[in-house]
Parts: sequence; structure tokens; C-alpha cells
Amino acid sequence: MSADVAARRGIPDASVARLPGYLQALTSLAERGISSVSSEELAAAAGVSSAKLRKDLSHLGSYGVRGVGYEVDRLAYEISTALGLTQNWPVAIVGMGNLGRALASYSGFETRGFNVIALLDRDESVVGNAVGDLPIRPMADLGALVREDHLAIGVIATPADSAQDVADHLVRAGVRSILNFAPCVLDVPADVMVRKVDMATELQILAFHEQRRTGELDLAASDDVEGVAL
Amino acid sequence: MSADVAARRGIPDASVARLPGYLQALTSLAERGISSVSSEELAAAAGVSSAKLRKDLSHLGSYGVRGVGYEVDRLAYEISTALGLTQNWPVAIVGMGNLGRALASYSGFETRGFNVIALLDRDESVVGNAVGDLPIRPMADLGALVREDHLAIGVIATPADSAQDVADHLVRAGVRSILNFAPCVLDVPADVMVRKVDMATELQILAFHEQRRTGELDLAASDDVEGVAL
DNA sequence: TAGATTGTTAATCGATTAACAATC
DNA sequence: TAGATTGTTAATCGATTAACAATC
Repeated sequence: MSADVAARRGIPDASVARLPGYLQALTSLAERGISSVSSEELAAAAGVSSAKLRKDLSHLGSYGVRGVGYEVDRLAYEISTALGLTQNWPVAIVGMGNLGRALASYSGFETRGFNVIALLDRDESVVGNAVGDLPIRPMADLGALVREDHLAIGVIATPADSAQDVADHLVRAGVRSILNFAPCVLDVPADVMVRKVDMATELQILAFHEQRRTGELDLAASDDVEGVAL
Repeated sequence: MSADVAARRGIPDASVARLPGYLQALTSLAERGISSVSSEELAAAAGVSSAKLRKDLSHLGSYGVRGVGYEVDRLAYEISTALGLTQNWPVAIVGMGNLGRALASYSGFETRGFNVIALLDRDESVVGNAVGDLPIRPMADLGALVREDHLAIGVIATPADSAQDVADHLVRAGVRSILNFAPCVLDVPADVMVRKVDMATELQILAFHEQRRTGELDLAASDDVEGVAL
């Protein structure tokens, strides 16, 4: 099987999830005028081990030169291609509360392969207001966005209690990729892909480790007690 | 080894990462007045398989009743305890741009075990302004926040180019858990835990799958060609 | 050629899953 | 007791890692 076909067949999920990080590191290197990089250097810049990096890249094909390293521009191009970022994906953000407006103003989407083409809100009283250059549109516009503007990705930035309803709207309109910022599980058909970002969840994971850290002295003490009991 | 000790020793990372989701589902069940739940029902609510749920919970201890299920309040309490959420963790948010202000106004932190005690910004010209109830403070206040208010968790909501500098400030002040929203890798000492949330990365992962989906027809065609070539 | 670094192999590790004995 | 559901076991699967042959 050619590397090309291998790339399209099955890149492991864990590898796919790291490709954006490599791309980011490569972009940063390119901006600093660096044109060639070893797996060791790139891995350090991306915060992974070099073995993991080389294994991940091997799923894409063979774009390095033994004894030399990788050409920064070439590798960035190959990763972009693998991720499907040669086109700019149209994105709509639903829910124009604090978070939705912050996302609408975020420049990082535009520079990394996405084009925020529409902002929407269920609340008719905010429809018509503008956030930056874009007007807030009603949910009823979703169908036209999918048909006419090839909208493929929807971002849900509503409170949890309206997220499922918004997801239903998106799915009915034909959107099959959803990024969900609401702290809830969405029920969608099997062919719709949902990824979730939950800031409180991330903090809770940090809290678990922080607690464990500060609990170490207590733990040592209670282990002693147990030692006696046994 | 008692379940209690097992819980403190090693809960697998993958399990820890799912506990907040279970807690959320339990909270939602409790709000709807449901007091008892089976692993099958809770797993469905949290979007995982029941086998995975039971395995995860088994690392915490044995809090279910065979033939009956789990008491919602009890299990929520046990998960909260395991995650270290019996206390409210003081959090500071650094970077008062669009995202930082959105996070500062987000009520989800307060309800899920955290207390945003301070907002900071490197830019002296915005220091003194208020976001909601809290004033924006200078970076120099970090030391006092750690010492006097037991600040343990810092959230970085700055652009990528100032994130490392902010991380250095946090680490110097004694913060050892960081949630990073800036699209860059932070270089911190080994005992500092960093979790990263990158919205563009999430979209890129969605794009990969979306691209694969729309590319399926092409792929089938090229496979035919290859069949001939072989 | 000698030195360097990739791409791959094989071993290890951790996570998931299905099945079921334990037991309410 | 009979029915239901947990907690655990063992098998499987996927991801990580270290080492090194291939090769520039």
C-alpha cells in the first residue's frame, strides 16, 4: 500500500489530534525564518517526544530526509493537506452570549483554515445586531447557509439548556460536524461528529491533580497508620 | 488494598478525564428529581458505554448496590470528593481580551467547584477597569494572591505571543496548575501541570473527518485505478 | 566515507470491551 | 426465591516507547 493511500485510510485518532500542534509549531518556525528542522527540534517545539512525532508523521508518508530532517514549508503543507486545510472551511457560530461573541471576534479561526461566515441566535431580539462585521441571523437561515455557502461545521456557544435544540437545528439543516462549548452531552445521529470543549471540565481535571499534590503529606501519614493495622 | 487507598493511589488518566462528565450528568439527574440510577442509564446520559462507566467508578470504590444501581446524591458526592471539589478552588484569569472577559463572566466555573478571585492583565492601561464585579489587577499582584488567597490555578487567556511570559509570572508566583487557552506550547517546570484548550485545534480535527467524509467518492475511484495498476 | 537522522520494528504499556460471578 | 445490576476478570485493542537498520 502506498503511503498516500495509508494516509487516507487510517491515521490513528491520537495522531490526528496531534497534527494541529505540529502544524502550529511549523508555522511558528517558518515565521522565525527557519526552513529545516529535525524531529528532535520539532518535537520539542510541539511538546511531544521525537519518537512519537516520527511515528505520527510516518502515517502521512515519508517527507523527511535521513541525516538531515524535514523541510519546514513542505511538512507544513503535507500536514495541512492531511487535515483537509487546503480549503477554508465555512463555520457558523450559534449563540451570541459572552462566549459566542468572543469566539466571533477570535482571529485564530481565520488564520488556521476556517472562515466564520455566519453568526446566529435563537433569540429573535438580538437578531439583526452586528458582532464585528457580521450580522446576527435567525436559526431559520441555517438551511440556506448549508445549501448556498456549503456550511459544514457548526459551533454551539449557547447555555446547556438550549444546546440540544440548537444541535437539532444544525443536524436538520445538514451540518454534520459540531464543536460544542455547552456543558452537556448532545444526542445526534451516528454520522454527525461532535467534539466538546468544556472549560470547567478542564479545571476539574487540574483540581484532581492539585488536590492529590497537596494531599501527599496526609497520604503518607495514613499509609503509616495502615502499615500498623496490617 | 482498600478501595479508599486505590482511589488515592492511581486512577487512570482516562478515567479522571471522564469523571467531570459523570458528575455533570448526575447533577442534571438530581435537578430533575431522580434519586437512583443504573450504570446503563448514567452511561447513556454521560455519552459513554456502561462497561466503561462501571470500570471508571470501580477505581473510586464500591458505591453502587447490585441489582439496584447508584444513589444519585451519594455518587455525585463521591466523585466530587475524588476530584477534590469539596473545596472551592481559587482561580485567577490572566488576559482581559475578548476571551478573558467572556471567561470572567462565565457562571459555569462558580457552580462547578471554582471561585474566580482575580482578573489580571499585563497591559497597565486596562488595569483598574472592572469586568463584572472584579477589578483588573496588575501581574505584580500574583504573589500576594498565592500567599494570601491560596491561588492555585491560573487561566491564561492572552494571545500566543505573551502566553509564555504570563506562564513564567504564574510559575514564579507559585501557581502550579495552568489552563492555557493560548495556541502555543508552554515551557514550565516538571511539577507544573498545564492543560490546553485550543478551539482552532478542535475545528481542525473536525475538518480532518469532514474532509475524509466528502473525499470518500474520490477514494473509491482511486482504489479502482490502483486495482488495475496492480 | 563518517556522522546524523529518519522511518520502522517489536516490545511494552495503558485503555477498552464483553462476559459473568457475586450479590442485592 | 427470581430478577436485576454491580464490580471484576480476562481478552482485545490501540497507543507509546526505545532501539536500530536504512540511508542521506
